[in-house]
Amino acid sequence: MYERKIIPNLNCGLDLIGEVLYGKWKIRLLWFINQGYKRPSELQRKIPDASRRVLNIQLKELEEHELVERKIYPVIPPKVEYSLTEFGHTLIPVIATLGQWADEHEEHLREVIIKQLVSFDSANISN
Amino acid sequence: MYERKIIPNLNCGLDLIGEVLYGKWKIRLLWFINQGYKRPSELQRKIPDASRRVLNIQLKELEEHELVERKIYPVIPPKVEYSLTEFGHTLIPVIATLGQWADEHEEHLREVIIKQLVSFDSANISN
DNA sequence: GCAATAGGGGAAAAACTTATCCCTATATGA
DNA sequence: TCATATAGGGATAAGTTTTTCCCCTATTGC
Repeated sequence: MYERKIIPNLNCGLDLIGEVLYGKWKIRLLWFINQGYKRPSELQRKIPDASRRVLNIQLKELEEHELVERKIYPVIPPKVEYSLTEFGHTLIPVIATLGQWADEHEEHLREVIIKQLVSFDSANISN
Repeated sequence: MYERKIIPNLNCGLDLIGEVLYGKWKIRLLWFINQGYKRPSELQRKIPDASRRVLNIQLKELEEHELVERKIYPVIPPKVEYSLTEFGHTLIPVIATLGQWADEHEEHLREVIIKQLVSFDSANISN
């Protein structure tokens, strides 16, 4: 496990959000769990770009932050199901707002992101 | 400048949000610029935990993503002012929603974050 | 015996982000 | 003359996250 060397600031609300939501896949995990994809293997199939390992790690952090709950069924092969806690549920409208904004501006977003990626590439070629 | 080695996915809305908003200080920068703190030095005073360097870098990215505009006044000492673009403005309600959620759950957030930090520490001591 | 299934973790490497330090330039004020 | 303010960039170091690879559990079915 990685040991943090810098103690995080927890002064303002945005610091706190950073601690619980700053992870490449966390918002997606919450979103898909809310949609009913509860088992780790389902979530991994929904998010194929993430490695299995990092999904496990981020799910564990979400659990430690009490946003999700993990139920283990004592069967073979093992079965695990995640679900949102009450606290986790309060985040859903917030994530929905984020998603809605992205959907509304999807084209423009894609455009500016690609433009920036390309300008970066050409800057590198010219050197 | 750092050269990306992995091309990002831009499939869904959450991917796109990640590209423009995934940076430790970006949401704060947008927020403070919206509140009228326009000059780099003002922003640096508002966000003392960030290094000057990284604020410059993230402001530049926000500019490239057309969320903010940068006006340079040709005076000595130099004067620069950032402002939200129309596109950037559309993000403000979204950020407000995030901030509101964090404020409403500030105590609980602080609690679970600290609990996790402490459990991590003790796990390390016992080894 | 062996593969498949399902969930998970350790170790190390790679990728990426952020911090630190030092440099540019000019005018103002002590 | 020298520090201060103002904005910024390059190089490098440090920190953090994510990926990759390999390992483990236990049963079922071939």
